[in-house]
Amino acid sequence: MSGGAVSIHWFRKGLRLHDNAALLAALKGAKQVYPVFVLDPHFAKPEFVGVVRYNFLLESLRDLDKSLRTLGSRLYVLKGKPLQALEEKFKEWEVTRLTFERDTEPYAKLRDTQARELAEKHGIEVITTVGHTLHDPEQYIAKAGGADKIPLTYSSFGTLFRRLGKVPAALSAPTKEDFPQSSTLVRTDALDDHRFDVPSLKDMGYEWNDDEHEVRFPGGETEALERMRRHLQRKAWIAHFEKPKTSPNTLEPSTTGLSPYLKFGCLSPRLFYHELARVYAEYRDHAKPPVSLHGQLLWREFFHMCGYAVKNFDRMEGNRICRQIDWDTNDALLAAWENARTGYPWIDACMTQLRREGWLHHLARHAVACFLTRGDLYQSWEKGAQVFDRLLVDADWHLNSANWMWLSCSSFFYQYFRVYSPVAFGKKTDPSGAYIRKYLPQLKAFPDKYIYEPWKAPPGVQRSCGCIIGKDYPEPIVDHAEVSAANKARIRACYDALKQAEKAKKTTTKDAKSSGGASKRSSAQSSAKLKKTKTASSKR
DNA sequence: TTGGGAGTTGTTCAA
DNA sequence: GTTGAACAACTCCCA
Repeated sequence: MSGGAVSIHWFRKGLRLHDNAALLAALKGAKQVYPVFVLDPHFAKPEFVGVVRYNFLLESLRDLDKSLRTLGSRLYVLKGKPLQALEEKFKEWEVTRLTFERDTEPYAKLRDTQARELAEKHGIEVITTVGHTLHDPEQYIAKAGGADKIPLTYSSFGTLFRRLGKVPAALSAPTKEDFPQSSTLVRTDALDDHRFDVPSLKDMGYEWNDDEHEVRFPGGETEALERMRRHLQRKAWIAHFEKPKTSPNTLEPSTTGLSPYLKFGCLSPRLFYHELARVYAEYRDHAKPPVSLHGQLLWREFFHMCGYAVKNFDRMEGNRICRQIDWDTNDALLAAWENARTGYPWIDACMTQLRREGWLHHLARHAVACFLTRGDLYQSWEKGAQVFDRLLVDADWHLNSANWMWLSCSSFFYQYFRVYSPVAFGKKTDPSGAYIRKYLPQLKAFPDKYIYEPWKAPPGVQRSCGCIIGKDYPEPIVDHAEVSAANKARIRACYDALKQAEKAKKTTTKDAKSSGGASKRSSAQSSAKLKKTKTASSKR
């Protein structure tokens, strides 16, 4: 038997050929390489991953397959539980090496640990690399001095980021020559085996309805690179981009729209980072973090680090950085929000865009998240995060949890008295309500004066617009002025209670300290007690 | 230990 | 149209 490895490169995120260290590791000295994607039934559920995102995934796989075929290879799509599917191929293909990019989501971490153990049991070499973030999340934690010492503000994260040094360069995509040449291949039959083709949405149990959904972001690395290059050509725009100055309700995205590609790894964050740096180098007055495009990548980095370091990051309970707030549970309110029936056109238009396109401008996400939680409906951020996680084409576990905690004043941000108005906020950038008219056509005929508050239109106006409020479009589900004031008071009470508890704990710690010294307890015992108290108090 | 400064992206109203 | 202050007062971080 001739030498050389038989590799599986396991794609999960990182659906790209450029800047793919794990793929390059699979190719190195290999006589045969199987680029594999496993369609895990864990994710293939419409109630868990919405059709827009699943479609994006399949398009990305198709693009990957196409690119690999130009290099004399292909993508092997397997179906089923990843461990089972892989083990089958380990044996059948006589695999000697498994490579993949590290993934820091809880489900992925467990899956990958098990996959590594399984591979090693079969005597297979396992190589993993880091490529989903600019730096390895482990490095941030190590540099900070432990998971419980990570910075929890953006500016202190910035210091940590700089301490890690330069962002590694993006690697080039492999060429045809990097792939095993056909003469060395052990087997070629699988190259044309249609069982490994990318399935259709229908094959995966999804229904696509053109009336309900729209592809705003075609999946794949090819599209990702094209989009990035297209934006980079507008150098002045790139250089002076400031996120808070972009509008949440333009009919075309006012931002780069690269988030879905970063989520699936169709675009390398390192490549984007260095490409931006090249443009910045030409402009002395370029924008800076946190508002610049570099700043956006740093936010992503910051939240990835937090999600990696903090246990139960996607929940309130057992999450040391999340404030415990007495959210209400009202399924009717939650459903009205989710289904765009709050009676506030700005909120409902946003939710319609989310359901239809799987995407919303960042500030629109703020508006609807604030509305669901501390602003109006006082429902738990976890519920909202679950809806976003299902519907967003760019849903990222770390960013989603972090942003929901932010908007609900559960962590990172605490100025609960700053509430987005479901009427005024959208008006600032779209006074005539073109955005609302697009997503809520039933309100199309309302004059500008009433488009954000149609319930204020006199009955005659409603009749002439062909839309009676309370019949053709809902009445406002809550009175914003009333509930937002009440909610502020509730959050304030929660904060106060937490402050009191904190105070009490501090006193206890003090007492423990002084009595510990007096009674000459063993140092190990007292330090254990102190540590425990510290952990408890940091839970807030 | 404590106080001051900073914090990507609020709203309303007056000048 | 833009700017600034008042609203009420949050936390984290660092010196």
